[in-house]
Amino acid sequence: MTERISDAEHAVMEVLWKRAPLTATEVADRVADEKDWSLQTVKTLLSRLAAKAVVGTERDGRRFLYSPLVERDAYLTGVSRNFVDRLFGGKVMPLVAHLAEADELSAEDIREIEGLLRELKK
Amino acid sequence: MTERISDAEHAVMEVLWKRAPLTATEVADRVADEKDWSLQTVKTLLSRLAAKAVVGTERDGRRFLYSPLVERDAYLTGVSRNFVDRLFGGKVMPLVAHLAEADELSAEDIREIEGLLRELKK
DNA sequence: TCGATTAAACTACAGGTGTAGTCATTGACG
DNA sequence: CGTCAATGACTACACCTGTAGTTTAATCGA
Repeated sequence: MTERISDAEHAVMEVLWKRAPLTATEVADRVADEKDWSLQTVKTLLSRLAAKAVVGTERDGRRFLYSPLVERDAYLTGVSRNFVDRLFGGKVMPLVAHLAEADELSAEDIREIEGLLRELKK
Repeated sequence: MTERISDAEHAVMEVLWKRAPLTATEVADRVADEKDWSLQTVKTLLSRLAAKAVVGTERDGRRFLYSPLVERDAYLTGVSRNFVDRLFGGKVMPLVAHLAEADELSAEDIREIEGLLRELKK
């Protein structure tokens, strides 16, 4: 059971998944591209993630270096599974069908997915 | 912008999407198949949904009849979009690829999705 | 008519979340 | 050596969520 990661925390994780370890300030700088948060906010989020053992801390003199302890892949698998289960009864087809009907799939998307599926069948 | 629907509220919505209008008690009965909630809990959820104008109420003597005001399809499109945006940069391909790699796709899923995509190309 | 039932409305309350402010420590710089 | 800037720790606080309990008003059956 991977720990629950909130939306705000997720934004922080994305930064750490791209590059780690980082100090709190570095994380805040990078998060700033996306979200308009104060340094304190980012630090709070890092603390909460550390408390949940989703990120690890390593002392570096007077400050900490933060690194993810959960892999992005594992996390995505968890939430995707949960999402598909809750909203589409665990079946991926209805999800894809839905996105398709809602015109969320471009012709290129379709080609790409077909290619992927062809690969999978081998 | 469709109003935010929480997990618990969503369970109530699923009942109403299947059949409506229903009284609070009827909704509670049907929800009971899935969740072990008291009648009061279901009523609270219905009130919150009504406050958000996600369900509509119609007086029927001393009680209310509840019906969804948001269509299931529209709702699913919204959350799916949001989900794919937040976690997969808006691209469906990585999502499908992810599920595939995580072995969440059966051979049958793959066949079904291929069929669907063939349809879409027409 | 009067108590029992039923339904809605209102109230509750702990835990999570978004978003910080403040405090205390410590290392760096002049 | 003393002051300031950086940093982590602690505190704050309102709103959302899950999960009800309590109150009140209407109704129905005896």
